[in-house]
Amino acid sequence: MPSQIAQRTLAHVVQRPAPHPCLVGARVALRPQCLGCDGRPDTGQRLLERGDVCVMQGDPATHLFAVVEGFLRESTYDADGRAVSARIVGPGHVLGLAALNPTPSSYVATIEVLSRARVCILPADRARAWFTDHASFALDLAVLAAADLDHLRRDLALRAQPADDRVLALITELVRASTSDPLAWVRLPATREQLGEVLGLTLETVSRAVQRLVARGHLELRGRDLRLTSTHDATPSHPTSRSDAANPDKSTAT
Amino acid sequence: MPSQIAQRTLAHVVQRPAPHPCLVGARVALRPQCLGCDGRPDTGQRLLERGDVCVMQGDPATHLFAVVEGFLRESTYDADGRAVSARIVGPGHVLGLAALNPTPSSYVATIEVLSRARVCILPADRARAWFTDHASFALDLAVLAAADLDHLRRDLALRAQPADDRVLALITELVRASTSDPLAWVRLPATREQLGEVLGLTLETVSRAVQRLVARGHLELRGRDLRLTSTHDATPSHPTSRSDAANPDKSTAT
DNA sequence: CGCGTCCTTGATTCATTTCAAAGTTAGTGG
DNA sequence: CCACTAACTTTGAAATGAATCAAGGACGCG
Repeated sequence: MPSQIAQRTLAHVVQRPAPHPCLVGARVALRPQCLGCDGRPDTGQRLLERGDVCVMQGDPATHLFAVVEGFLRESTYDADGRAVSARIVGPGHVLGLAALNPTPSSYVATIEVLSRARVCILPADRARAWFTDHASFALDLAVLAAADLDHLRRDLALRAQPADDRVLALITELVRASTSDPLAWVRLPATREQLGEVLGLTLETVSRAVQRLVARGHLELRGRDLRLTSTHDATPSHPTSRSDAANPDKSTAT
Repeated sequence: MPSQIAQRTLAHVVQRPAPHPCLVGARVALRPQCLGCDGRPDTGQRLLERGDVCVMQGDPATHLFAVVEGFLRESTYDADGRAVSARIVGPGHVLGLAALNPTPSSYVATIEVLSRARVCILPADRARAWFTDHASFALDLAVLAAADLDHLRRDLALRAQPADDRVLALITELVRASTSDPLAWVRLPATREQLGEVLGLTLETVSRAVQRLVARGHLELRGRDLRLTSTHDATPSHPTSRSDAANPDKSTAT
């Protein structure tokens, strides 16, 4: 039964609370320490403050970043320095995968801290060595990347919808990722402008959309804090049924 | 020196001709046969015709698809059956990564054949077993997925630009992926409507954009064939320089 | 040669951007 | 504690790019 799109996440954050105390470790082990880490290892984690920049678009890619806590924004800028695409990532995410590439490459996005965050920073060569010795974790990482890919695709799909829907979807994600209670009052970790960059809208449009959502009763606003008023899923659905298929069989491949 | 965005590709197709005769095998070995395969293995490849559908959005994910030759379109549909996002993939691509997920999952996109294609179809469990025994290939796959991710991000970025630019960028990619001579006459493997789905535009807008490009001398049209008139890269560039960075050091991570 | 599919072109409508100007909020230092 | 400021948000009016609706025209298959 086809409803894989149901699960709404913040740029790939698993929202069902993982048993593992570290959301990264729950999904993939990036180094030996991960296997027994409780989310606060003795070594290797950095505490970052709002506004810190982890990497800049164009820097040579040398490190992986695993988000343990807090929110970062990964954005791409064009020649004029305008943000042309962005996503907000929360706990559980691994950024900077470009660094794994055996041929030297550069980061394609700038990573910036939105709200106080704890991040594991990990040299690419060490990660590569670790994965080479531990095949199943490398596979986990590939699966993780594939999930990111799907999510990004969903984001792309969202762009076909009107501004209001997109804003509501993003806010819902952010709220879910920051608190367990979906109806709690929260302060978003991003400004209207940053939300706009993620959604491909201008700050004014985001503001107007928020106002419309308030007017329609989807949202409550109190200063810079906000609250969702319902737990509706706004979840899209499926394909049109089509016929013929080149259906796979028990073959093998390259 | 920061210009990783320079390399324009068709949804992640490597355009520099790989030494390996199979563009998939050149990037990742998906099964033992890959190691010695010349692009036409004795077993496991399927020849698909235009219009064939490999998988439908929502089907349980059980197989991986590796594109050896030809073009496929991977698209997502919304509840009304409208295409909300799509990409065109050519030789070298591995689709259906969702199948690698150890917990049963479904495909999030429909994969359809655009032009006669040879595709290796590979059961997920077999792939998983193979990768578990061959760590470095799993890592290759993760790198591949990461590259896809970057490309998708670039596509997302493209959406911030006007229709004409996007159409030109896509056509340039398609031309490069289909012939070695960037100035040759080619027949695009997609209709205006399909291009529109990839770009998030309507068929009319694509048509008008093409006409404008012809008028401005970027393109020549002859019936349904077309030709680029220059090899300009239309390549975007970089960030605004910023200062402080949480610069990585020799730490480790989870 | 005729029909289905694909492409072009025009007129109109609409959502979003842009430009511009206030209005809020929260943090700072006197 | 208050004034002051910088950053952020709201709101308005006009401009704009793309979608939509609608009609013709070209290609290519059988």
